[in-house]
Amino acid sequence: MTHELPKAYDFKSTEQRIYAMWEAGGYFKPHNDPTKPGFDPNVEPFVISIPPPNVTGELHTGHAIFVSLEDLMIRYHRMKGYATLWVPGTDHAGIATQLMVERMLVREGTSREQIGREKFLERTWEWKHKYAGHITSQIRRLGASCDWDRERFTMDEGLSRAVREAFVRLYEKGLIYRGPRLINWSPGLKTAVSDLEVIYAEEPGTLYFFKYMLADGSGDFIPVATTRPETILGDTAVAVHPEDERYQKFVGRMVSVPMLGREIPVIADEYVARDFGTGALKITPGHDPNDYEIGHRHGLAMLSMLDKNARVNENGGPYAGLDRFEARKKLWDDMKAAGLVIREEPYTLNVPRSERGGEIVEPMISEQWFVRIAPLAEKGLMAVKNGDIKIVPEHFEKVYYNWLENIQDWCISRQLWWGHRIPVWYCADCGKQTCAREDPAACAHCGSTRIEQDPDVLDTWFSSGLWPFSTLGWPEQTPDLKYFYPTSYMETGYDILFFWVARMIMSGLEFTEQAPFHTVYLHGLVRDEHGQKMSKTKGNVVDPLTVMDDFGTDALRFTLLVGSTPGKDTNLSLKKVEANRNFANKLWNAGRFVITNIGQVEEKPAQPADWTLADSWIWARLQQLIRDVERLFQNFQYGQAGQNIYDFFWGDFADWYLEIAKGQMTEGGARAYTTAKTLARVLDISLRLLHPFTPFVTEEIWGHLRRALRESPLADLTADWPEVLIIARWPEPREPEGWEADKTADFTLLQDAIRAIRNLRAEKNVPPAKKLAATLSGGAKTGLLREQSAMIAALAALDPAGLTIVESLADKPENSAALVIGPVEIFLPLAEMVDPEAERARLGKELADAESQIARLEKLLSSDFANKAPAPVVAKEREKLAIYKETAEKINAQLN
RNA sequence: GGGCGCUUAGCUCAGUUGGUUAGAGCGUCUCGCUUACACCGAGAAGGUCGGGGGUUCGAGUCCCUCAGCGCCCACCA
Repeated sequence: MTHELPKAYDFKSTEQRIYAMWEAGGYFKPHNDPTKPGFDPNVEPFVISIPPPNVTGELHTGHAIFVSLEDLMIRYHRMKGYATLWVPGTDHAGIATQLMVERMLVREGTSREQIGREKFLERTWEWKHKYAGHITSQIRRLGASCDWDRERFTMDEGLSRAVREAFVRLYEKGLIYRGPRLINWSPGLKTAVSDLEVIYAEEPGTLYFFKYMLADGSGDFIPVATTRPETILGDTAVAVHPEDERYQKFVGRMVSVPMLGREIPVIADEYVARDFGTGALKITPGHDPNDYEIGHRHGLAMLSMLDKNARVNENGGPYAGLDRFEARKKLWDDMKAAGLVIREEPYTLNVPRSERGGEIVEPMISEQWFVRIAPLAEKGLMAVKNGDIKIVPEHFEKVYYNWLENIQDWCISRQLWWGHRIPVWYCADCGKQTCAREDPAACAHCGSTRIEQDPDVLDTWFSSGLWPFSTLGWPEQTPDLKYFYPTSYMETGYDILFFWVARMIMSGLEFTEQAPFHTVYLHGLVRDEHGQKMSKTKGNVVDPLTVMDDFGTDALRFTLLVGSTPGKDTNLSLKKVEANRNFANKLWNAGRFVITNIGQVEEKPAQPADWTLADSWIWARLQQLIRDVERLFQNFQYGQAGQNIYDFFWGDFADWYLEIAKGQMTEGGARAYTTAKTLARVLDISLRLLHPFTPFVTEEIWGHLRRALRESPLADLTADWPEVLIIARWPEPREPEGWEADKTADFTLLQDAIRAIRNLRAEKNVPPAKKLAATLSGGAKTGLLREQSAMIAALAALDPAGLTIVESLADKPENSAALVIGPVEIFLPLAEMVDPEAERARLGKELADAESQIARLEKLLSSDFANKAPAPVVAKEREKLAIYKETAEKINAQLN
C-alpha cells in the first residue's frame, strides 16, 4: 500500500508531536550514562553546557541562534555515536529579575523596602516558579535536544553549594578581599556594578571653565575646566603638569574650593595634559577613576560628596541634599554670581550609563568585595595561548588576550537581595570576619554569637562562571562530573566573551585545574534584514515565536544556520525564512515522491538492474556531498555545509534525478526496483545530513520513508536503521572511487546539452507541450547519447520517435537550428521559426565566444602556467581547450 | 588613543590551505497548472569582487596603502 501524505508539509501538526516523541523516547539523554548500569567509560562523551537564559526571560533571536547552533552540534555528535549530553538550565539573573519583581511590587502599591528582605525573596521565588517553565518551553519549541532531567538553576541547592565552595576557596587563598575602592555606582539600582556593566555613550554636554582662586587672597587664579561642576565639592587638589611654565609658580601653594572655601593644594603630576582644556585639572579622588589614581600617588584625601542616591552629602556644605544635577546647576549659578565663572563651551561627553538601569553611573568610593584577578587571568591567558582552548573564529583570541592582559580586579559584591549571599559574617565583638562553607553559629575567632552576615549578594556572573562544572555536580566528584567534565564546546555569543567565557575559563582552571571546555565557538548578533541592531524603539524586533508560527521551526533554524559564518553578525529577514520554509516543503514533496515510488515496486527482482548513468551520477554527487559536509563540519563551517546540502538536494536530486527517475520507474521490473532503491538511499542520507539543521521535517519524512520501505520489497534496506532518525548513524565519508569522475563528466555533458535545447526552445518560444524531433551527432559520445536517448528526450521535451542519433553527419539537416556542445551537435528542425540569417548570426556569436576562449587558453597554456602550475590544474585547462576547439570546428563546418 | 571586522549582482549575503569563464536566496523579465511540489518548473537579464599598489605562472582569496561603514577596549578634565 502507498502512504497518502498531504500535499504540503504541515509543520504545525508535526513539530510538537515529534518533539514529544523524542523526549518520551529518551533520545536526548546520553546513550552511555555514568549513572546507569552498563556504563562504559571508554565511550567518548560530547558535552555542551547551555548558556543559561534568564529564568524569567522571554525568547528572543539570540536564544534562537544559540539553540540552533548548539542543537546542530549536539545532533551531529549524537549521530556520530558520542555519548552526547547537552545540559540545560537557567540563570537567576540578579539585577534583571530583581527589577521585574520590584516593578510588580510597585504595581501592587508597595516596594521592596516596605516588605523587607525575607518577604521580597519569597516573592521572587514565587515569581521564579511561575515563569521558569516559560523560557524552557520556548527553548524546547526550537527543537533543543537537551537532557531535561539534568536541568539546573544557578540558585538551586547544588549550584549554591558550588558558589559557596568557590568563594570560600578563593577567600582562603587570599584571592578575595574587601575594601573601600572607587567603583561604579548605579544610583537607580543602588548597587555597585562592574566595569563591564557600564556602557559609554557619546552625548552632547558642556565643558565648564572657571577660576580656582589662590587662597592667599592675592586675586590670582588657576583656570580649570570640568564637565561635572558639582564634583568641585569633592575636590582635594588642583593638578598641573610639572613642566608647564604657566602654572609652575602655583605648585605647592593652596587654592580655595569655590563656594566652600576649603583650602586644597596645587600639585604637579605628569598625567595632566597641557594642551587640553586649560592645562590645569581639578582632582576629585572620590568621584573619578583617574583622579583616584592621582590622589593615591599624592596622598590626597578621598572625599565623597554624594550619597547612595547620588544626592550631595554633608561634605557639600550648602548644597547638601540636592540631587547631583540640581547641585550642578545651583553651584554653577552661585559661582557665576561670585565671579568665578570664565565660560561654557558645548562639548561632546562620553557618558557612563548603567547597562541595566540606563541612568548615569557615578564613580564612588565604597566598601566592596573583589577578586584578585591577576593570578587567575594569567592561567586563563595560558590556556588559550598553549592551545588547551581553541577559540573559533580565531581572531577573537586576540580580543581575549587583550582583555585579560589589562584586566582589573573584579568587583563581585552587589547591593541586591536576589542572588547568592556573600558567605562572610562580621563579629560585633572582635570585629573579625568569618568565611565559611556552612552558616556559622559563632565567630570563628572569638566564639561570639553576635555575628551578622554580609548583606550583599554576588555578581550573577560569579555563579555563571562555575556553570560547566557546577551543573555536573561540582564540588562533589559525581559520576557525571567525572565522565562528562571537561565539556567539549562552549558555544555562545561574542558579546559575552568577557562577561562569561573568560570567567568560566578562569574559574574552571582555578577550581578544577582543567580548562572547562576545549573549544569556544562564538556566534554573532542577530540583526534585522538590513543589518540594523534590533531594538524595541526602532520597532524592528523579530520575535522568533511569531516566525515559528508563520514558517515553522525548521525554516527559522535553517535560516539562522545557513549563510552565516562564525563570529559574524547575521541578518535575519523573513524573506529568507520564507525561502527556507519552501525548502522544507521541497523536502516534503521529494519525500512524498520517493515514498510513492517505493509503493510501486511490486517485487524484488531475481537480478537487480545495473545502475543507469543517472543512478551513478547522483550517487557520486552524494558521496562528494558527504565528504564536503564532513570537512566543513570539522572546520565549524556549518553555514556552508547547510548550503551545500540545500544545493544538492534541490539542484541535483529534486531537479534532475527525480525527473529522470520518473522515466526509469515506468520501465518497471528490475529497473524500477533499482531506481526506487536509489531514490530511497539518497533520500535517507540526505535526511541524515540535514537532520541537525532541520530536525522536525527530516524526522517526519524519515519515519514515513522507513515505514514505506518496510512494507515494500525494499525492506532489507532498513535492516540496520534505528526506529528514529535522531539516533540514526551519521553518513561516513569515503574516498572517491575511480568511476565517479567519468560518470559525472558524462552526465554533465548531457545536462549541458539538455540545457542548451531548453534554452533554444525558450528563445524561439517553442511551446513546452510541443515535442520536437531532433538529430544528434555524437562523435565519440555517440554511444552515450544512444544509451541515454530516452532520458534526453524526456528532459528536453523531444519526440523520442523523431530522434536520430548518428556518429557523424555528412550534411547538415535543412531548416534546422544547430547547437554545439563539445563533441555533440544537435539539430532541431524549427523550419518555420528559423530565420537563416539570424541563425547564422547566432552561430557566429557562439563561434566568436569559443574562439576567444581558445585564444585565452592557448595563451595561458603557452605561458609559465604550463610549467609552474600543478599538473592536474594544467590538465583541466587543456581539456577545456580541447572541447572549445571541437566546438569551434563544428560550428565552422556548419557555417560553411 | 589602541585593537578587530566589513566593503562581492537592484536587496540580503556565501565564497578558509590562491587555480584562472565569481555563486545563492529574494527581486526583475519571458514561458508553463508536464501524474512530488505554483511553498512549483524551464529559460533569461544583472557584478571591471570599495580605490590604488605589490607578491605570484595565476589574486574576490595573500601583503601594503587609501577611503567609507561597523564593532570592541580604553576614557583628557
